Amino acid sequence: MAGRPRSIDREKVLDAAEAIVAQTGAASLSFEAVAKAADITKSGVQYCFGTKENLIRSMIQRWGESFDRDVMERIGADRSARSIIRGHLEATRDSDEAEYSRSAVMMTALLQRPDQVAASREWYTSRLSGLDMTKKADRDAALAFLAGEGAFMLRTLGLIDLDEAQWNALFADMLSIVR
Amino acid sequence: MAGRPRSIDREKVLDAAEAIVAQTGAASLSFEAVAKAADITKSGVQYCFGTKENLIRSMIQRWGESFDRDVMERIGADRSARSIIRGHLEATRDSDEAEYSRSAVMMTALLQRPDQVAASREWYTSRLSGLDMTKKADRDAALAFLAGEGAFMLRTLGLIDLDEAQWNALFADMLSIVR
DNA sequence: TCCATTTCAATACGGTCGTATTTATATCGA
DNA sequence: TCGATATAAATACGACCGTATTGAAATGGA
Repeated sequence: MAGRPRSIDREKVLDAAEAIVAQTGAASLSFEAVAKAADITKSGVQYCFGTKENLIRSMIQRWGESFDRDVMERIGADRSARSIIRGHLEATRDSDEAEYSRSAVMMTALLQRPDQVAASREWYTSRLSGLDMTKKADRDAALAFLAGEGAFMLRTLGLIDLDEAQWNALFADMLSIVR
Repeated sequence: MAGRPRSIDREKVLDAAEAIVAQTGAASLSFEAVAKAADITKSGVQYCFGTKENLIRSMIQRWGESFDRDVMERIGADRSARSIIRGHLEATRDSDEAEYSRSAVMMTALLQRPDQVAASREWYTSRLSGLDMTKKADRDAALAFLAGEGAFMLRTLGLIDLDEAQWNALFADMLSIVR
């Protein structure tokens, strides 16, 4: 029993939601705002995602999977902790202006109940789980990872100003640590 | 012409606001919630701070000044960029559980319009402004600073799990870089 | 063709929020 | 004591939000 064919592209809706958060802040993320940005109706958004919590969950999930694919493509067969961190750093380094969706998504999640970030928590924790923090070499890798995250967050949030040369130089330093 | 004496403690109101953000998220920060937590009325909060934007601005300002005092106490007469970063790292390292107000305040600001962070922007930028990023030694200091910020943010946001031994070991590494 | 079904739009509703307005309370100078 | 004034509470208002409900449009099978 197939009914009316789908005319709303979920991906486009998620794009619109990300754009709203990135441009006007997570506070202004609403069904109505997303609908207007995606050029559909508020009810259409609700029909596609049900609740706002589910919309946010979808945003997180899509971005996490996307970033993971990027990381895995960069590293080869070597799936060690240090290798994954290296891929993570490279992916972060190359994230262009338009791809600030990551921080946008994080902000959105954190805006809601703090425990909403549980999904991303596993994602982040896994990055460090393979390291033995009692060993200096592994701590160095963790330090490089944390520096990359700090640089990324502070820059995407507009809290520090790094031009491209500084950005690349810093990530080159981080990558030389994990290699 | 002195009128009715003040009975509301602004500091207590700010404490309540921080606690709300830290515990239930920035989304639930409202005059009414703050009033209830501070055991006064919604109108009292409004009278003290005028607008919500001003309340948030007050939160940011108070925390920034508090953290700066902490940093300046830790470093002596040496006000070089590296010395300030060292003090910053130490202050971050010693920030106890109860003093998660920093991330709480940041989240609150970022929740509003993104340009709301302009005040904090200057604060962060000044941390790196004294460094010459073309010199490896200065980049190392910047890297340590960024690692500290990354560790702090990810931990306060509940995205990574570091026990006290790991936390202290990482900050010891960072501090050894800037010294 | 007609009905079941899926998809989405229209509309409505209860709740909360920030703020404006009005009222009450407490102090000091005259 | 009596305004004038500063402080805070009470109340009200308009806007927006998330969601529930209802209705319309488009498909396929009987």
